[in-house]
Amino acid sequence: MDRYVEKARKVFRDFISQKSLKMTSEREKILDAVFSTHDHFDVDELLIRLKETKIKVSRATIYRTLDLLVECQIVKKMLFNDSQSRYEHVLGHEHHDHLICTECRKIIEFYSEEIEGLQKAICKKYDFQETDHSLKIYGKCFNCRNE
Amino acid sequence: MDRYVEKARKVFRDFISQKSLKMTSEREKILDAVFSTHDHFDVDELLIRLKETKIKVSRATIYRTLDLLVECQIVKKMLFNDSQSRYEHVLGHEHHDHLICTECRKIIEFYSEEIEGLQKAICKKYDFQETDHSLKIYGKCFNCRNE
DNA sequence: GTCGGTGCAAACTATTTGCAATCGA
DNA sequence: TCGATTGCAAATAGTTTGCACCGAC
Repeated sequence: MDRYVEKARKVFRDFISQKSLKMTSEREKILDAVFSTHDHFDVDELLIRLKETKIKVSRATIYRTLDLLVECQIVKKMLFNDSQSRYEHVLGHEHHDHLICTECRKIIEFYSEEIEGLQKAICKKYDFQETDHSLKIYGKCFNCRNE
Repeated sequence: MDRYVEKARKVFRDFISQKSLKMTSEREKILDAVFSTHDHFDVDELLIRLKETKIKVSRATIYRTLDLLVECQIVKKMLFNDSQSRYEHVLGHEHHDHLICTECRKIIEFYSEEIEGLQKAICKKYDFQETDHSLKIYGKCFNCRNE
């Protein structure tokens, strides 16, 4: 797993230098925090995670850095049915879709080769050039339906 | 197609009276406007549509009424990858998924029995009780990829 | 007449932006 | 050095809410 942080750091550094931007300690700390768990997170959660390690980064910098991480495809931004954006890191975390429990907010990841294939067929049919997709199934998870 | 507005009106009236709410002219006008096209719309577009017919309804009332229409399942609320909510009416408009062109913002609807079936299988596998799902494919539509 | 509904303006939430001070290449 | 970055606070965008007045049942 740790190798993914390493890989992400490299991708990010290359991206930064290629764009003549600068690698700052804030950006490094945010990248580390993003990789510190495998979970989906929102900006508040990331801030809390950083505060726990006594690292101070402003909210604005987090937004700005996440945009960069999304741009170089280390992080994926996603919207569920609530108002704020959620993110997840991509490296070591291949494409997958989500089951979202509307009771406990738990998110279960799944992947289906067959669904992916059918989606490709749909795109072909409509002469549509896919760049990304998201499949979300909302409902009650195992625990919540048995309560 | 007009029969759907009729059906929607009935569903809405029943819902309203069952909950001891009141049917107001604002609510009727909003319902009509929602059914006046088959398209996806956001709150601003609905306001413009209403203004064109010289009907004045406040933005707040639109939000409040749309919530009711969503609650009685005449309208579906959906989020694409931008910040505001979009809506579509459901009656006469069976379940479908979306191809979204990120260039021209066009939305193409599609439906795949096979994908639906596979989704059901996924839910079974995870013992997940689905209430709703959304599949969105982002990319370039036919017109935009040929420019 | 009694609630519920409406419009308005203010409040709220998530996010973005302008700016002066600061920092990295 | 010099332009990029940061934090702060103010600005925005979309949506929600409190309240006085209005209207449906």
